[in-house]
Amino acid sequence: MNYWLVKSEPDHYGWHHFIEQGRAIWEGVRNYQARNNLKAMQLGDQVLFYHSVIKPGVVGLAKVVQEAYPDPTVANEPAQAKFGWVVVDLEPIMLLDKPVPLALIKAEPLLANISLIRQSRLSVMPIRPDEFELILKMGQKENYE
DNA sequence: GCCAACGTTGGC
DNA sequence: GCCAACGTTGGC
Repeated sequence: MNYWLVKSEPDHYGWHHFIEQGRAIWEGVRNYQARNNLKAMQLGDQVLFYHSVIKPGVVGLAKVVQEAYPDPTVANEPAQAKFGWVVVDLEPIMLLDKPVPLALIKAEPLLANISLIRQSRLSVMPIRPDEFELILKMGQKENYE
Protein backbone atom coordinates (compact mmCIF):
# COMPACT_ATOMS: atom_id res chain seq x y z
CA MET A 1 0.00 0.00 0.00
CA ASN A 2 1.27 3.41 -0.98
CA TYR A 3 0.14 6.84 0.10
CA TRP A 4 -0.31 9.96 -1.98
CA LEU A 5 -1.58 13.50 -1.88
CA VAL A 6 -3.49 15.22 -4.68
CA LYS A 7 -4.28 18.91 -4.91
CA SER A 8 -7.37 20.54 -6.27
CA GLU A 9 -8.71 24.05 -6.18
CA PRO A 10 -12.05 23.83 -4.39
CA ASP A 11 -13.54 26.41 -6.80
CA HIS A 12 -12.72 24.11 -9.67
CA TYR A 13 -13.19 20.68 -8.13
CA GLY A 14 -13.60 20.49 -4.38
CA TRP A 15 -14.40 17.75 -1.91
CA HIS A 16 -18.16 18.41 -2.25
CA HIS A 17 -17.97 17.83 -6.03
CA PHE A 18 -16.14 14.60 -5.32
CA ILE A 19 -18.88 13.46 -2.89
CA GLU A 20 -21.67 14.46 -5.27
CA GLN A 21 -20.14 12.43 -8.09
CA GLY A 22 -19.00 9.58 -5.87
CA ARG A 23 -16.04 8.97 -8.14
CA ALA A 24 -13.46 11.23 -9.80
CA ILE A 25 -11.45 10.87 -12.98
CA TRP A 26 -8.28 12.70 -11.95
CA GLU A 27 -7.87 14.48 -15.27
CA GLY A 28 -5.86 17.39 -16.52
CA VAL A 29 -2.45 16.64 -15.02
CA ARG A 30 0.09 18.19 -17.39
CA ASN A 31 3.35 17.85 -15.52
CA TYR A 32 5.79 14.98 -15.96
CA GLN A 33 6.54 14.37 -12.33
CA ALA A 34 2.86 14.41 -11.39
CA ARG A 35 2.11 12.10 -14.31
CA ASN A 36 4.76 9.63 -13.18
CA ASN A 37 3.24 9.62 -9.73
CA LEU A 38 -0.19 8.88 -11.21
CA LYS A 39 1.35 5.97 -13.11
CA ALA A 40 2.82 4.58 -9.92
CA MET A 41 -0.54 4.49 -8.10
CA GLN A 42 -1.94 1.05 -7.39
CA LEU A 43 -5.45 -0.17 -6.72
CA GLY A 44 -6.36 0.49 -3.11
CA ASP A 45 -3.64 3.08 -2.47
CA GLN A 46 -4.81 5.83 -0.14
CA VAL A 47 -4.83 9.44 -1.21
CA LEU A 48 -5.04 12.61 0.85
CA PHE A 49 -7.34 15.15 -0.80
CA TYR A 50 -5.89 18.65 -0.53
CA HIS A 51 -7.56 21.97 -1.24
CA SER A 52 -5.16 24.54 -2.67
CA VAL A 53 -5.42 28.35 -2.86
CA ILE A 54 -8.61 28.78 -0.79
CA LYS A 55 -8.06 27.70 2.82
CA PRO A 56 -5.19 25.44 1.80
CA GLY A 57 -5.15 22.14 3.64
CA VAL A 58 -5.93 18.44 3.64
CA VAL A 59 -9.68 17.90 3.82
CA GLY A 60 -10.39 14.24 3.13
CA LEU A 61 -9.24 10.75 2.30
CA ALA A 62 -9.73 8.88 -0.97
CA LYS A 63 -8.63 5.63 -2.55
CA VAL A 64 -7.44 4.54 -5.98
CA VAL A 65 -10.18 2.50 -7.68
CA GLN A 66 -8.71 2.45 -11.19
CA GLU A 67 -5.02 2.54 -12.06
CA ALA A 68 -3.55 4.85 -14.72
CA TYR A 69 -5.05 4.96 -18.22
CA PRO A 70 -4.87 7.58 -21.00
CA ASP A 71 -6.38 10.96 -20.11
CA PRO A 72 -9.64 11.24 -22.10
CA THR A 73 -9.44 15.06 -22.07
CA VAL A 74 -6.38 14.88 -24.33
CA ALA A 75 -8.88 14.28 -27.16
CA ASN A 76 -9.66 18.00 -26.90
CA GLU A 77 -5.98 18.94 -27.06
CA PRO A 78 -4.37 17.03 -29.96
CA ALA A 79 -1.04 18.78 -29.39
CA GLN A 80 -0.84 17.03 -26.01
CA ALA A 81 -1.31 13.51 -27.37
CA LYS A 82 2.42 12.76 -27.67
CA PHE A 83 3.10 13.28 -23.97
CA GLY A 84 1.18 10.26 -22.72
CA TRP A 85 -0.83 12.05 -20.04
CA VAL A 86 -2.81 9.71 -17.81
CA VAL A 87 -5.56 9.74 -15.21
CA VAL A 88 -6.55 7.51 -12.32
CA ASP A 89 -10.02 7.10 -10.82
CA LEU A 90 -10.54 7.95 -7.16
CA GLU A 91 -13.38 7.36 -4.73
CA PRO A 92 -13.93 9.11 -1.40
CA ILE A 93 -13.29 7.18 1.81
CA MET A 94 -14.08 9.89 4.33
CA LEU A 95 -14.09 13.55 5.16
CA LEU A 96 -11.67 14.42 7.97
CA ASP A 97 -13.35 15.50 11.22
CA LYS A 98 -11.63 18.83 10.59
CA PRO A 99 -9.33 20.05 7.83
CA VAL A 100 -5.58 20.01 8.44
CA PRO A 101 -4.45 23.46 7.32
CA LEU A 102 -1.17 23.96 5.50
CA ALA A 103 -0.07 26.31 8.28
CA LEU A 104 -0.37 23.45 10.79
CA ILE A 105 1.54 21.08 8.52
CA LYS A 106 4.31 23.67 8.17
CA ALA A 107 4.43 24.12 11.93
CA GLU A 108 4.80 20.39 12.62
CA PRO A 109 8.49 19.39 12.88
CA LEU A 110 7.71 15.76 12.00
CA LEU A 111 6.39 16.97 8.64
CA ALA A 112 9.36 19.19 7.81
CA ASN A 113 10.36 16.99 4.87
CA ILE A 114 6.93 16.46 3.35
CA SER A 115 6.84 17.02 -0.43
CA LEU A 116 3.90 19.37 0.04
CA ILE A 117 6.33 21.88 1.55
CA ARG A 118 9.51 20.97 -0.29
CA GLN A 119 7.89 20.97 -3.74
CA SER A 120 5.08 23.38 -3.30
CA ARG A 121 3.93 23.38 -6.93
CA LEU A 122 3.66 19.62 -7.47
CA SER A 123 0.02 18.54 -7.69
CA VAL A 124 0.36 14.76 -7.27
CA MET A 125 2.95 13.51 -4.79
CA PRO A 126 3.92 10.51 -2.69
CA ILE A 127 3.50 10.74 1.09
CA ARG A 128 5.51 8.65 3.55
CA PRO A 129 3.49 6.26 5.74
CA ASP A 130 4.46 8.12 8.93
CA GLU A 131 3.51 11.46 7.39
CA PHE A 132 0.23 9.99 6.18
CA GLU A 133 -0.67 8.60 9.61
CA LEU A 134 0.20 11.84 11.34
CA ILE A 135 -1.91 14.00 9.03
CA LEU A 136 -4.90 11.69 9.51
CA LYS A 137 -4.40 11.92 13.25
CA MET A 138 -4.24 15.71 13.06
CA GLY A 139 -7.57 15.64 11.23
CA GLN A 140 -9.33 13.74 14.01
CA LYS A 141 -11.61 15.63 16.35
CA GLU A 142 -9.86 14.85 19.60
CA ASN A 143 -6.37 15.84 18.42
CA TYR A 144 -4.61 19.17 18.00
CA GLU A 145 -7.44 21.23 19.47
C1' DG B 1 -3.22 41.68 -5.76
C1' DC B 2 1.46 40.50 -5.20
C1' DC B 3 5.20 37.73 -5.63
C1' DA B 4 8.29 33.51 -5.01
C1' DA B 5 9.15 29.16 -6.94
C1' DC B 6 9.66 26.65 -10.71
C1' DG B 7 8.63 24.55 -15.34
C1' DT B 8 8.84 25.50 -20.30
C1' DT B 9 10.22 27.79 -24.47
C1' DG B 10 13.24 29.56 -27.64
C1' DG B 11 17.38 32.36 -29.09
C1' DC B 12 22.09 31.97 -29.45
C1' DG C 1 23.98 23.43 -23.58
C1' DC C 2 23.08 27.83 -21.40
C1' DC C 3 20.13 31.15 -19.90
C1' DA C 4 16.69 34.94 -20.33
C1' DA C 5 11.90 35.52 -20.89
C1' DC C 6 7.67 34.08 -19.90
C1' DG C 7 3.68 31.46 -17.98
C1' DT C 8 1.59 28.97 -14.14
C1' DT C 9 0.92 27.51 -9.46
C1' DG C 10 -0.20 28.58 -5.15
C1' DG C 11 0.72 30.92 -0.54
C1' DC C 12 -0.11 35.00 1.77
